[in-house]
Amino acid sequence: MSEPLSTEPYKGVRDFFPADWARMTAIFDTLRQTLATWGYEEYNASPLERAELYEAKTSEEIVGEQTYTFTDRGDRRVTLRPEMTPTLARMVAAKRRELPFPLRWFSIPNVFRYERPQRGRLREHYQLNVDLVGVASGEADLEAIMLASALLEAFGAKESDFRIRINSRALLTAACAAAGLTGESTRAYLRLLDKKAKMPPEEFAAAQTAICVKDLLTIIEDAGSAPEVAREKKAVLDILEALTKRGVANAVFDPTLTRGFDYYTGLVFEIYDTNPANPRSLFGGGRFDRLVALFGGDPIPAIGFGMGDVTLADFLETHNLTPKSDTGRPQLYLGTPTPGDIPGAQTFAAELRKQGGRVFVNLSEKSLGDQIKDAVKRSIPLFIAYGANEATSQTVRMKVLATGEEVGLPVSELPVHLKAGS
RNA sequence: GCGACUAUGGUGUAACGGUUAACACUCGGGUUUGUGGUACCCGCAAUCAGGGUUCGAUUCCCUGUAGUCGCCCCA
Repeated sequence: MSEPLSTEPYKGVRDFFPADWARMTAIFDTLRQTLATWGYEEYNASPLERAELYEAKTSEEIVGEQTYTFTDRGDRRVTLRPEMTPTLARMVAAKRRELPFPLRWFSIPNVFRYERPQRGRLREHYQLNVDLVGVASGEADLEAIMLASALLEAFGAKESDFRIRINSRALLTAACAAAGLTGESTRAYLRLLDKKAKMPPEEFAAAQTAICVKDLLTIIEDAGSAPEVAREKKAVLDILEALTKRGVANAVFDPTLTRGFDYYTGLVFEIYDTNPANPRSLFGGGRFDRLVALFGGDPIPAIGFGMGDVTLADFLETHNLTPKSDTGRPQLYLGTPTPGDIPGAQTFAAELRKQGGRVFVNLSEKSLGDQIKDAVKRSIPLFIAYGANEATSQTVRMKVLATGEEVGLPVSELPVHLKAGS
């Protein structure tokens, strides 16, 4: 005999048993409802994409080492999407002449990265993507940040639970140019900057000197000597000021924030958990004004952000904000005194379902006592035995399992009780 | 890609270089064939794989595999 098959899911991915999936959908539903009130529409696409979609702009490391890429039977190079933004850009570009801009779109795709799984990081996760396409002004930047904030607040998070850091890729690029950096060293410098907070100051200083003689942060600080830098810095500070005016008090300017993707062009932002127990980046996004133009035509400006389900769930957990989930469980267990009563019970159940009842019909040959145990185990709140007596008399005894209380009532009144959800 | 730690029934734990690997939960059956939750009884079920040390290894050592946690990177 061969080895039995493993029941473990594939490395780094999860099974969602009904209770797990109920928790996920409860979170998704909160997101969907909030996004709907902001006028955002949901879209979707296949997880399979042409490999070249990611080769232009995502980031070298992700494309080279962290994608699931294979060749299909028709010799096409295929990638399991590692992120949604290129797909969005592709879809927008495909229908650019007919779509009503600005677009306010969102999606909750599963995305894949071939990485070493560890805390808060898996090989497949669900990631809310929210995008506002077709508006270049700071007004769109403001909406994106305020919406990001509103999503967390929809779960009951307070402003003090998280902090928003903002920066500008355009500002960083201008500063690099002012420092005389070339394309390659610009990239190296940005990577270093991203790590600054994690390294000792001396180490950062040493690494910095290796790339560049001037200190970029000083250039940004002074700004006066380079008009380009001054202009971009003012743009970021204007956004910050506008946020404050609109009542967002937890945003700060952070010139070391860079974000990983190469396609960002302007504003970038990141939301941080302020809980000392979990002080990490929750999610973020930025402006990608040149991505749609990769598919031809004029550039279409866009800003968006992505929020992973694992980090969001952790955040909600640590702040005790996980939403209550409706598991879709049946409300009523229809027991059958004898197996011969099952067809009649099914017919009766069909009637109740037409009126909206969520009904579970026993199919086992267990005794009624065992059927009640079964109902308790399944967390079904109501129990009715439906056999020959009930069919004839058209009255039932409804048992409330939590209290043991029993009510006799004509079957015509039953749907009222089910609607009440008692 | 690098490093550390861990590996015992379905789950969570226990134990010992030496008879039958223990306990709890879960699961199945029963006391209880038209009405549950308590209680009691019975039952199913495990030392990750391979090699080494040893009279003897689940225990000690090595390798592999898997998992967890860090680094890298990122969500």
